[in-house]
Amino acid sequence: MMKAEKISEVSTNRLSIYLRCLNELAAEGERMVSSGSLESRFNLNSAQIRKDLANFGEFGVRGVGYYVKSLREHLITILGLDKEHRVCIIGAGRLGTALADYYGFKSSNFQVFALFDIDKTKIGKKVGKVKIFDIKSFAEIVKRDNIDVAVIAVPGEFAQNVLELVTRAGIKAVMNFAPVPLRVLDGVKLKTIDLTTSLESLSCFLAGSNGKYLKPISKNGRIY
Amino acid sequence: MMKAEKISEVSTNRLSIYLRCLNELAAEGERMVSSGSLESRFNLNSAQIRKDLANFGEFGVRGVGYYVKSLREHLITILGLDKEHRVCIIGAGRLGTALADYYGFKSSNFQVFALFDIDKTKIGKKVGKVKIFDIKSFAEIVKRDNIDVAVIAVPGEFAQNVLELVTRAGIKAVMNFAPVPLRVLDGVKLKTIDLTTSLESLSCFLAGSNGKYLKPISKNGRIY
DNA sequence: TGATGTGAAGCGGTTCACAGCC
DNA sequence: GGCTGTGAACCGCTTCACATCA
Repeated sequence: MMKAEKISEVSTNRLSIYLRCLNELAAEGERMVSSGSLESRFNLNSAQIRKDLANFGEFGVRGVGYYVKSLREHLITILGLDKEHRVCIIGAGRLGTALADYYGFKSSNFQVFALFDIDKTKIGKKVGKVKIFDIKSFAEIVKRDNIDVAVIAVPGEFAQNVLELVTRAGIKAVMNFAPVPLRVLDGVKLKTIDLTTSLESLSCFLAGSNGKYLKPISKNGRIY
Repeated sequence: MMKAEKISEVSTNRLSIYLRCLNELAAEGERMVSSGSLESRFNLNSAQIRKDLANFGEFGVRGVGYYVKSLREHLITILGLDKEHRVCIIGAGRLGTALADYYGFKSSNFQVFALFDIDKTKIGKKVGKVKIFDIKSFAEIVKRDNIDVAVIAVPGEFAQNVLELVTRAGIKAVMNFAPVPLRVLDGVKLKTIDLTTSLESLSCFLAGSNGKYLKPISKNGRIY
């Protein structure tokens, strides 16, 4: 029997968190864990844990809890972490090279295979072990190296065009650091990380506009 | 008259987006704009725009729209972008130095004043114009330079301790790149950006576990 | 007995639709 | 007439509470 369901992104994001907790527990040699103990130890919500996991099957044993090893393996499969992913970064500026450096050394199943830029003076150089290619050869390199994840690290005004280039090359998973809203085709997953908005949200908090706010209303309802 | 209200973070985050749009319109010399035209041009939701703005006052003119210049100034004030912010980054590893470099050159009201690390071989060196200090002198430097924003870019296992150090130094706005959930005191704003979870959400999508998912149920409800 | 899995209630944010005002 | 500002309806996620089962 199969039940079709739409699982929310917040829920799958939490699976990442759960996996980290399980990694810790596994490292400590724990065999079993209950949603309640995860709640108290890692400051999570037990009902939410059970609901999130139940989206993907019945992984637990009633009256007992979850087997750490088995649940960990399930999460790895669900998150696709049992497969290698090959990443390219478009934009070899400050952020792009930083990310190449950062991800490049992470011992994980994501590996950066290529950087791309339009600037002739950068093309051919290397950042760590990663070579910078001409954006013109994008489709070719993506195909050659079987790249399946793209990171957009170009200025906002070029981001939409880059996204279309990426999509045309057949890449289905894109992480975007350009601070602009992008339109994406169905079947392509776009995750935008907006460092500017994040900083501004801190600034907003410091300015006192966030959280509890006193809305000023003059007699006629207009603000001056 | 004053009305006390709690404004959600998603709403204030959207103000950043609106400000960007207004900057574009201002650069083009537009004097007025309506929520409807913002919707069609920037792919936003007009009702949401009106609600978000109405949280902070009546900035519009019925039957007409919003004055670009005036609304832009209001948003800048609300977001606290009329004030300079001084940033420090704790952790002079790959990510920390990358961010120092990235934010350091951004022409904005955020300026990176100091990097901190525990590693003696890094202390004293410079990343661009930003010097790396001993974490032991954290409170002192923060006070000396009037730093009001901290960025945590240390490995997960140290993040909570660093957060407490930051809080004790009186900093009220913290951006965290360590992939761990942190406990924070009331009155301190913590924004966590989890690059690992973001990548894993892409991986999850590629694995087909995201979006519409077929929940497998065997006869007895157990998954094998 | 005790922890999972899950309908139901609760809650917050989004969208609708229209009153109010220029 | 037209667009803002806003109560009301709507929707989806979270939390609760308990039936279920090892």
